[in-house]
Amino acid sequence: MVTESPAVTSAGSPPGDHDLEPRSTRERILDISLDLFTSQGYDKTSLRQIAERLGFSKAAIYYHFASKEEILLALHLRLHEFGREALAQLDSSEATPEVWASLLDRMIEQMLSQRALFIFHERNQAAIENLHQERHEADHDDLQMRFRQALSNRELPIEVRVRMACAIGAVMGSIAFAGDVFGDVPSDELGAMLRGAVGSLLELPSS
Amino acid sequence: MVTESPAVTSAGSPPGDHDLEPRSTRERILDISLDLFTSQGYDKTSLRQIAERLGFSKAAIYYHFASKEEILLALHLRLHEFGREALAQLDSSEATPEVWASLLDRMIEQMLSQRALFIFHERNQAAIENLHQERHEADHDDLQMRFRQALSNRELPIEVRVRMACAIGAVMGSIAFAGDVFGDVPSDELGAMLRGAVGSLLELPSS
DNA sequence: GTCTATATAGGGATAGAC
DNA sequence: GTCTATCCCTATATAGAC
Repeated sequence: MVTESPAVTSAGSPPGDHDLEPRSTRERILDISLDLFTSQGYDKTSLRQIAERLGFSKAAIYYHFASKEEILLALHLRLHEFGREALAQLDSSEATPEVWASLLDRMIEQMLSQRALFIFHERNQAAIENLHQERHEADHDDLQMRFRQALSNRELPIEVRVRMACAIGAVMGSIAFAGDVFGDVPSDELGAMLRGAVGSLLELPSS
Repeated sequence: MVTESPAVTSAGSPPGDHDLEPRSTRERILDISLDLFTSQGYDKTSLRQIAERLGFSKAAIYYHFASKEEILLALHLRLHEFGREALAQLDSSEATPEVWASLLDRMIEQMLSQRALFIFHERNQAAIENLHQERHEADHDDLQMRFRQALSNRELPIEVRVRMACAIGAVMGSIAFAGDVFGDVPSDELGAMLRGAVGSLLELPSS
């Protein structure tokens, strides 16, 4: 699959310039794909299905995206935007529990405003990881990678690192694992509770 | 897909009786599949690949499993065994924070002794959920479903339910999300830390 | 930009020899 | 129990008309 793409347009810019129209077909494709990929999974979703919902035919999609994988990538990058500042924070300072807490603090807002995107991401981990193995932009750009990296930092005691892992797990779990269980809870309330939970996890008696 | 299977052998018992041999081909197929499904994802793994590793041909697998999905199911059921007692506990009593804590207490041991299985499960959520939608044994048997059900219980205050979700997220995240980051930490140590984290999350000041 | 038609391949599954 | 050979379907992707 994907034997060799000679000139990858990276973020998936189509041949022509449709950057002019604010929310055009390209965005619609992404929205529909997000929906289908989340409910059925990436692999079980065919381009035909996507085209069906769009109202036009399969081949039309290829005008906007070079391949099915490009759609997945574009969606992944959408999510990625939200991780940019978090990454910056991880770059500038060591990942102490304090930094971690403020990092999660920001993330909670973003996750809550983009639940669908996170759930999609969680449910399609396998597909997305395959993407990373094929391209190589992943290594230091990817959020998850960077988190793992931070958690691997031997300079921090293992107790602290595990707590940090728990904190991120608690946040992601409450959104992704729980699915729509808390769907009716207002975001700011849920956010406050999650911040509280993170606080409980990271306030170590030893510090 | 899977138009209608007239007589599903449920757990996937093969035509003949090979229950005699202790760890035969069937188990080897599962072991190899677990490995491949985890690293590449279910959909990207072909039966040919599995057969290759086994040392014999694709068609031979069909003697042991009626379909590729049966392999996935069998693997899912492996994991499921570990959730049985947890389910029993959820049945017998209301899911209070105390019950939840002791439930997670058990789960932590099991997850740590079966990390590979849990990681496989997490990375292939989409595929497994598709399985659930096709068959119908899922509804009240599935672990994840039951957890969500418990988290939906309106009789508990939302703060408590969110904390419970955080607790399970913390545990699963530290094992699945973190991947092999804590692979070198002895299970009993890691277990102790996770139990500590669960404790911090579930001990609410209000109680 | 969107369509139809078509090329192509890969993978799941079956039949039947050994 | 394992193998070979083969069927068949689906899905990606391309070519070219409109």
